[in-house]
Amino acid sequence: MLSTSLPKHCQTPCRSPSRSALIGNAICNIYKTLGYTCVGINHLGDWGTQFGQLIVAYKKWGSENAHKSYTVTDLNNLYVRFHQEAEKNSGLEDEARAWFKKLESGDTEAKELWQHFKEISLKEFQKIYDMLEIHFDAFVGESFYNTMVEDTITRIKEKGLAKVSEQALIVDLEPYHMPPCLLRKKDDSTLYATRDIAAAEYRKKTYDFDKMIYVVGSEQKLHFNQFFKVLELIGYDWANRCVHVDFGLMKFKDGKMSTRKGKVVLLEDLLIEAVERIRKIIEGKNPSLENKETVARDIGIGAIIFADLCTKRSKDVIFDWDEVLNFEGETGPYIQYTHARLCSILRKFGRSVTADIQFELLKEDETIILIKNLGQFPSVIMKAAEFYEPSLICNYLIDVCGSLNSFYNAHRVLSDNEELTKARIFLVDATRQVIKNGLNILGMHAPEQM
RNA sequence: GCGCCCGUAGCUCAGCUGGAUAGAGCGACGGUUUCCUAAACCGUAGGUCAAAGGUUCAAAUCCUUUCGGGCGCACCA
Repeated sequence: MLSTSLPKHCQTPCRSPSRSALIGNAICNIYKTLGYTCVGINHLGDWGTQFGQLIVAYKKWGSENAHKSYTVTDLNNLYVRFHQEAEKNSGLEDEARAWFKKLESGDTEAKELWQHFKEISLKEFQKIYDMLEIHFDAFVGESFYNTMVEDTITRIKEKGLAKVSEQALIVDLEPYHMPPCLLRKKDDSTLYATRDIAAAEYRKKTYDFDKMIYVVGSEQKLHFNQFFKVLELIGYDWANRCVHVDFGLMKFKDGKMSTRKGKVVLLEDLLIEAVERIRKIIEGKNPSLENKETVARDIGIGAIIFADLCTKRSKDVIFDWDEVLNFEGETGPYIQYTHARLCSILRKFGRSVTADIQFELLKEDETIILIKNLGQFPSVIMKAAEFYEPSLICNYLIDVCGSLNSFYNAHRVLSDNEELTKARIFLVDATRQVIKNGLNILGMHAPEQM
């Protein structure tokens, strides 16, 4: 089992690519919970014409700054400027393609610049992954497969699938009502489809996966359909075990986000803002709390993660600061708060929880609803796995917390009635466990106090 | 033009492998703290489930068409 996400390189980490990592991470955890071995691969977009574009931009407008001090923002600006200028001057695109061709054929200058740009953005990505605490088992970029592309193309040719059309090397997919899959441009350099095919072959050999899951935006649907079809045509019996788990776009009210146009929300800014607001709320509600810093981080970042995962992934998401930074109602903090309350009761109870209780004491409406809810946890996880849908876990946790809070409000857990207390504390502990496990699957912490 | 996704209360969404009066949250209004954290709970108001046909004992849910929005459709990823 293997899950991949695909952050485009040479760009500032913004909201949109983070969805891929967050969804991929959650799906990975869901399958692990069910007992599968899951390898999370970060498929870095570190190759391709975009680097040609960056090199052109750098040489034209970037060289006045010593490139040692370049930041991702600088790279981003160059990238944006390239696309602005390219609209007026189409010759720039040709220059970029030429530079990528040089890069692919091993040109020293191109390679040095590429290496440098790559390091800058990789560092930036790592910073975000550290904040989100997303772990990948491997960081393997497209460039890694560059050496294998030749063999892959040879294999495809041997199968008689490749042909030349308009000077490019393609696999004709006309019979399947799809545009052709491009393997080589007319200047002989490769495209991402070529590298994806090579990568798939490599992964099959290396991991022998049961299933390969690509967590990538829905705008690439056609690409995956094409490339999976090519795998099938080559004759790989595992072609139908590759799935594209797509998700909707991240947009602003007035249009889509675009790295090329510089219209993005920086994830780092958002995370910092969320943590800052939580810190203030803690100061107001629970100033004597220990580990304030850690808790603020767990909740602030958790709020962003939850907000990203809680709607069905196929929907486009309209980004709205006020909405993401609202911490009441159906939000991450609400779940974590519920969890903290339960921990608080258990602390106050002070003894170990035992299962030798009188179950017939758990009989009020609110109690029964909660118990029934808890019982659904395993089937919810299975359904989430079946549909590659972390939002099911989010909705479920909202449900459980709603039931718990109604129960909490209507019935006192700790009382003089020893047997009733034991029974209810057992239920409290079970609920606590379900919430904690659920949050962990989503990639969130469950602080015991907040 | 072709393909895929979306269209459910003012807003954000759940429900959609068919089943009883369509559910939450936010926002609005009104309540609840001598009591385990009020980041909570309870109540009120608010919906011809985009529209029209069809299948069915039964449709928000399945099929067809239309409308509206998004995305994609050969040398970007």
